Amino acid sequence: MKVQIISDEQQKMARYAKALGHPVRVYVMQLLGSQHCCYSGDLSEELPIAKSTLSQHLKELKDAGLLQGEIEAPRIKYCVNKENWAEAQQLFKGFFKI
Amino acid sequence: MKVQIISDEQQKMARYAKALGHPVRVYVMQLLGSQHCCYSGDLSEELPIAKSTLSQHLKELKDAGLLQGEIEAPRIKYCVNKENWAEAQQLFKGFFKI
DNA sequence: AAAATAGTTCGTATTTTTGCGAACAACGAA
DNA sequence: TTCGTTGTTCGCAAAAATACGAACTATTTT
Repeated sequence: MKVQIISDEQQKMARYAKALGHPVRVYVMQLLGSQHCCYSGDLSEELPIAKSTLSQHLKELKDAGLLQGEIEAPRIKYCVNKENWAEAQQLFKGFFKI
Repeated sequence: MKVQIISDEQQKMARYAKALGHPVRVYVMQLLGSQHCCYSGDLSEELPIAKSTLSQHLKELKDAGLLQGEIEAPRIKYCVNKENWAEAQQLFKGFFKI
C-alpha cells in the first residue's frame, strides 16, 4: 500500500465538496453569497425542515469552515468565513480549470 | 411547509458536490481532468483501497453523471462525461463568483 | 476447453448522515 | 423574577455511505 497518494488539496476539496453535498447547505451558502450574513431564524422560516435539523446543517458548514457564527443576543448571526471561502473558491477553480 | 424553496440548480449543485465529497473521487476526477480517460486497473494500482471499493466509487461518479464507462474488453475505459462536467463547471462557477 | 484478466455484484459490517421532537441554555423584556 | 425568544444539544431512529473479501460475469489468451 502506497503512501499518501491523495494530496492535501484533494482532501480539502473533498471536505468542502462534502459540506456542499446537501441542497439545504447549498441554499444557505448561496443565500450568504448574496447577503453576507443571516440568522438561523430567517432560514428556518424559508426551509421546510425542523430547526434542529437546520441547526445541524449550519453546524456542518461551520465544521467545514465555510461559516462562522457570531453571537448577537438573543440570536446568532451566521456569516461566510471569508478566508476559507476563498480557499474553497481557489480549489474548485483549479479543479474545474475555470 | 412551503413549496420548492430549493431550486433545481441547487439540487444539481448538491448532487455534484456530493459526488465529489470523497478524496478518492476527487482524485479520480482530477486524474481524468489531465488525461481524459483511464482504466479501473490503473487506479487500483495507485490507490490503497480494494478494487470492489474503487468500483463503487466509480459507480457513484457514473451515477452522478460525471463519468461514463466504455467497454474495451476485457477492460472498461472510464472517461469524463463532458456534457455533465460542463454543467457542473458552470454551476460551481456561478456558485463561487457571486 | 481451460486459464487468466478485468471488473462488477453480493453479502456483510461499521460508520456517518439525515431528520425529528423534546429538553435545555442564554439572553432580553415585562 | 418570570416569561418569551432564539437557537443548540440530546436521544433516538432510519437511511445512506464506506469498505472489505468472496463469488460471479464476460472476454481474451493459451
